[in-house]
Amino acid sequence: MPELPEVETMVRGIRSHVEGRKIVHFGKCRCRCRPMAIRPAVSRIQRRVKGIEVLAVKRVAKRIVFSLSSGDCLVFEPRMTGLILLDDPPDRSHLRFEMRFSGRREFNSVWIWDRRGLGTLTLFTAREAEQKLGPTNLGPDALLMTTAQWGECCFRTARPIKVLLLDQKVVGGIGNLYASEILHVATIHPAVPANTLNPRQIKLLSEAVQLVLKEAIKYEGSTLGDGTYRNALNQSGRYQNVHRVYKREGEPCPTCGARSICRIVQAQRSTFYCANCQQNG
DNA sequence: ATTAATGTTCAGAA
DNA sequence: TTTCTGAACATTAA
Repeated sequence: MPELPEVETMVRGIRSHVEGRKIVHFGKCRCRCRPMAIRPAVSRIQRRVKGIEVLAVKRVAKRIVFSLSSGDCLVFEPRMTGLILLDDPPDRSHLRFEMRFSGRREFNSVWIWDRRGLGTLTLFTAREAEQKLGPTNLGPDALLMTTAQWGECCFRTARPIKVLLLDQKVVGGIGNLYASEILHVATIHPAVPANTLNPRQIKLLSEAVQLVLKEAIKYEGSTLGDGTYRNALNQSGRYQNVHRVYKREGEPCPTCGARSICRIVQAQRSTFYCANCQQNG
C-alpha cells in the first residue's frame, strides 16, 4: 500500500508530465462507488484551479502535493488503495477524478483511482497547507532523519519501536510493510521499547531506514498479492520480490537461513520478523 | 453464506 | 499528556 517508496514512485512518474502546465479541467469521474473524501466541494475546486499552472509536484510523507501558481496546494493522500495515473487504470469502475492539462503531449491528464475510496483529495490555501503539512501534524521525512534525530525520538518514549516507526507525527513516510523490513535489516526486535535501544542500535536503525527505503524506490515500490499498487503507467512495483520478512511467515530468513520468520500483532497490525536475527526483545 | 483480514488516518476514549 | 481503540471503505480468502 502506498508508503514512502510507492508515493515517491508516483511523484517521479507524473512530475515531468505535469509541472509547468495549466489545469484546463478538473472533474469527477462517473463511477458508481460511494464518493471518496474531497474538500472543498468539486465545484469550488473547479473554480479555484481552472487556468492555474502547476508549479511543482512533490511528495510530503505519504502525500502527493501539487503546488499551484495561485499559492493553493492540491493534496492527494492515497491511504490504502489510492493511485495517480497517466495511463489506463486497473479498472474503470474505481476511477474517481480527472485533472486535464493544457497543450498536446503524450499524456494530457492525470487520473485519481481508488478501489476502497479511503483516500482523500484536498485543496488547501497556502496557509492551510503550511498548517496541515507542517511539523505539528507531520514528523520529519524518513529519508531526512539523522541518527541524532532517531536517538532523540526513541529516547522520549517506551512504545514498541515498530509502533513508533508507524507514527507519522514522529517520522513521515514509513508504513506497516517497510517498518518490518527496516527492523529486520537493523536486527532489532519489533517489540523492544524505543527508549531501551543503545547508540549502536540507533545507528543501525538510522542506516536501515535509508537502505530499505532507497532500495524500495529503486524497485518502484511493492505490489502485494492483491495487485493494487501500480505506478503512474499502471505497472507493478518489484520490491515484493526482495522482501526479507514481510508476509514471509515460516519461510527461510535471508540472513540466517532458518525458518524463523514469524508474525505477531502490534497495535492491531501484522508485524513480521526473524526470531533468530532480531532477538533483543 | 458469513466472517476475518487487509493498512492508513483520525476522532474519541482510556 | 500519552497511548490505545474503533470506524471509514472494497475486495478477497477462508
